[in-house]
Amino acid sequence: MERIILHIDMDYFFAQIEERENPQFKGKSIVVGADPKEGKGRGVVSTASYEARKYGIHSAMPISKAYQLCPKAIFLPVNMELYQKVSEEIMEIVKKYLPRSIPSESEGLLRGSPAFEQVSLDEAYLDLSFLKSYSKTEALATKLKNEILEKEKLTATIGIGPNKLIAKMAAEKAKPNGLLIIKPNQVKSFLEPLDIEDLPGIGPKTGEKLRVIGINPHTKSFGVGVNKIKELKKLSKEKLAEMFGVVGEAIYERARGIDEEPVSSEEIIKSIGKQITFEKDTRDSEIIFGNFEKMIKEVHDELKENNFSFKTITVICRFQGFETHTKSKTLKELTNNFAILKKEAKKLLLRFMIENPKLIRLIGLRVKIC
DNA sequence: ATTGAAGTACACG
DNA sequence: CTAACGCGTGTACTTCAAT
Repeated sequence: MERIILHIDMDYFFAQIEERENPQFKGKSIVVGADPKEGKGRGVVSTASYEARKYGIHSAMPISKAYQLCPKAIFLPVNMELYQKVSEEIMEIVKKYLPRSIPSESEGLLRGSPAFEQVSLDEAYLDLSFLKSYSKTEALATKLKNEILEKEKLTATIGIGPNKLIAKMAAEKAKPNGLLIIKPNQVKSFLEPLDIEDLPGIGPKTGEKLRVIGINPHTKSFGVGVNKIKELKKLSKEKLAEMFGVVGEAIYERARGIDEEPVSSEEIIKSIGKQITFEKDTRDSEIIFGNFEKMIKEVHDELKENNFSFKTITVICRFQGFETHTKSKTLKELTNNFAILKKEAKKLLLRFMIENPKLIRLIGLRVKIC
């Protein structure tokens, strides 16, 4: 029983919204993210318009580097409330493309039944297996793109394939303002020429480790290394499992386009937390504990809103030089008590301050929900 | 032998 | 001074102690 899965991904989402709200920015280099502060900013880029990308600027890049690459770009702060509202409107449009009655999640576990899954503010999957044909799916995708453009004045890219993995990778290849359909018999030729890091789950570290396979440490001669998915497929499941554990086994399957993950809106929150990076590395207890108390309050408020209890408290501390550590404490039993959270969290942070004299860059607090 | 706690590493949007 | 690197969340691994 073959499925047909659609992945929709809004193009350069935050920056595109800013363009829409400020038409005079259209065609200019826009960088949405932290304040660059004349090159001294410590945040990162959230989204860059395609004009800005021509300078090498991209998401997650340190804002200081983005500023170096193009100081004349338009740097805008993140207006999350606005993006959230636009996201809600778009997701409402996307959901309309499912049949009127979606099987309720508990009974809708049937593989291939109509389903919607939002994965971030600007990405979602639809299980459209009920359409039974790729040509009908293509027509639906075109309509969906048009409706979003008409109603929201924003472009999106859609990928379609036999599973979530292929749908997502197709969208990635087709952006911006694209539509790419990969039918089951095209999966192999679609995947093989792609870089290993195009495969979701292979990040910089895993990619690097695969790349240096084949380097003989004795002769120092460089072997071929694994750069393309075609080459990755030559590694046995056992070899990948030895190198990367269970992740390696998943990589083996994915390199072959195999992915059985259901489209499902089931999403259970398992932890909530806050973290803050200081403007300058510091040992000032006023600054450190002032911010920490505020974070404790915020975390507790979020717990209360959702009626959550916690059992494990983790405090994160990043020191000058980016050296990051965590300390955690698991309580005897579940609680939602503010005083306990405050006392235990502060104890953990205090231990950091005692054990390590370095200047502090970041502090964080996270609680595991039960 | 298994489970739980603590800590680290890596990935993703 | 070839480093610059947020935030929120999830999964997996390793080590050690307790059951």
